[in-house]
Amino acid sequence: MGIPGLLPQLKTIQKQVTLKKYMHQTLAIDGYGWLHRASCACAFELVMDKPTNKYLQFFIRRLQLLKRMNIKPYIVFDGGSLFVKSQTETRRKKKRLENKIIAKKLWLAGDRYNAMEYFQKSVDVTPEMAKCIIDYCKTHSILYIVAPFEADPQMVYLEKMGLIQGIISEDSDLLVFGCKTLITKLNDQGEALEISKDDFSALPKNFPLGELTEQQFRNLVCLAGCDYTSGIWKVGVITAMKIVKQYSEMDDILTQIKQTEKFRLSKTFRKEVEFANYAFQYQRVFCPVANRITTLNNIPGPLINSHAEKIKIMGCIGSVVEKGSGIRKGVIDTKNIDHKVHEMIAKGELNPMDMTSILLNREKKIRTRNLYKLDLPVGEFDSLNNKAKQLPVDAHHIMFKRDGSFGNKSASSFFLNSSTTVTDVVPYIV
DNA sequence: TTTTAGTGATACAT
DNA sequence: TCTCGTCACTAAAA
Repeated sequence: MGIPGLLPQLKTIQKQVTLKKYMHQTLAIDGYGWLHRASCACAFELVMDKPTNKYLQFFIRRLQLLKRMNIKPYIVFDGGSLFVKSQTETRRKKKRLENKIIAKKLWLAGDRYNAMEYFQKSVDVTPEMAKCIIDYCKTHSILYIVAPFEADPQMVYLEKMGLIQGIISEDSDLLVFGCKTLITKLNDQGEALEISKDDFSALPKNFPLGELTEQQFRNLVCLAGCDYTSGIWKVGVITAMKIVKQYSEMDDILTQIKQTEKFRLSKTFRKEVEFANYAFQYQRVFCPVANRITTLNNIPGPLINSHAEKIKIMGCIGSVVEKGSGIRKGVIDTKNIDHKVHEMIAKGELNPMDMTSILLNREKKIRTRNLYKLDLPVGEFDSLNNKAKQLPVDAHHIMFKRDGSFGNKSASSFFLNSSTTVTDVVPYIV
């Protein structure tokens, strides 16, 4: 993740801090980062589809830590995936599946200890887990938002808008997106390292990041390798810095590299760089003030004059739901975007992956399914209450399906008026 | 020396 | 039907 080898080069400007420094401030939190760390503790349960509250407990502990310091958290979750990263994601998914098979094999063979290692490698952090945290945030008045796509640009946008004063994350990509105050390596004692963009000018001569323009910085990470480019073989951040200082334009860099026999360029590299520049600068974010979808930075007018260019950009910054048709595509004109749908995604009501289905809390979903499996009598199921309603509604309502059709009576009347048991219906918590 | 890429150990929890 | 590992150490190349 992020830029390999970038953080070590910033060692000299990393400030050892405690959370006390941010007292009375609002800090953005990379929700996925915390979810991922927390999921190690309950990898078995997550992979085997068993209920667990351990990852929520991890959040609760950390949120209490912030509360003691009088810090207001603003949790930011990742949303949908970008088309440009689809190949990386299918590769990871395949790897997770392989690890899952190994984990189950080891577990069945009785090698519990080694099985855990592979269970942890096969955990899949899902939006449903995020929803579990979101439900906690709602009942405890904690700020949160689900980004339309990646959390990184969303957090930087909140910083630009002055809604937060710093970002808690382990991802060095944030600096490329333009983050001003990055807080990394936060531990349970409230100690962390702070990296400020303002301190770039104080970096040593061999890595003068302060002398680079934002565009040169983006070129640097593209050469060294980032989330959107595979980089160039034998080029790390130091070599990339030398190259960028010598030729500031990417076109010059590429023609120069092609002439030398020193480095080998992949066929797709030029395209990767182009895509990366779009993703870093113009990715879709949600503005919680205006309640509308926007972009991290404004897309320059001349860039989107041609239709072909338009299509290309949309794959990099994320496609949105069109107003009226409800179809997901690369809408340019903000007037034609269904902002209401995207507001529901931002609030965690709709699944950010498909942008249509209701986002369910993982633990509630599993509890309900377990009720179904347990073959409980009607009376006990009734205690969960409730009236079934048309989509979308808030949590705690139940929809149920029988003979392939949705019922819309109250659950109690449905069960009391028939001899149905829970095994006959498929309950959904909506 | 400097820089890059690969390897192995390692993981959570009150 | 559904989203990210990392650190310290070492060999090897420049």
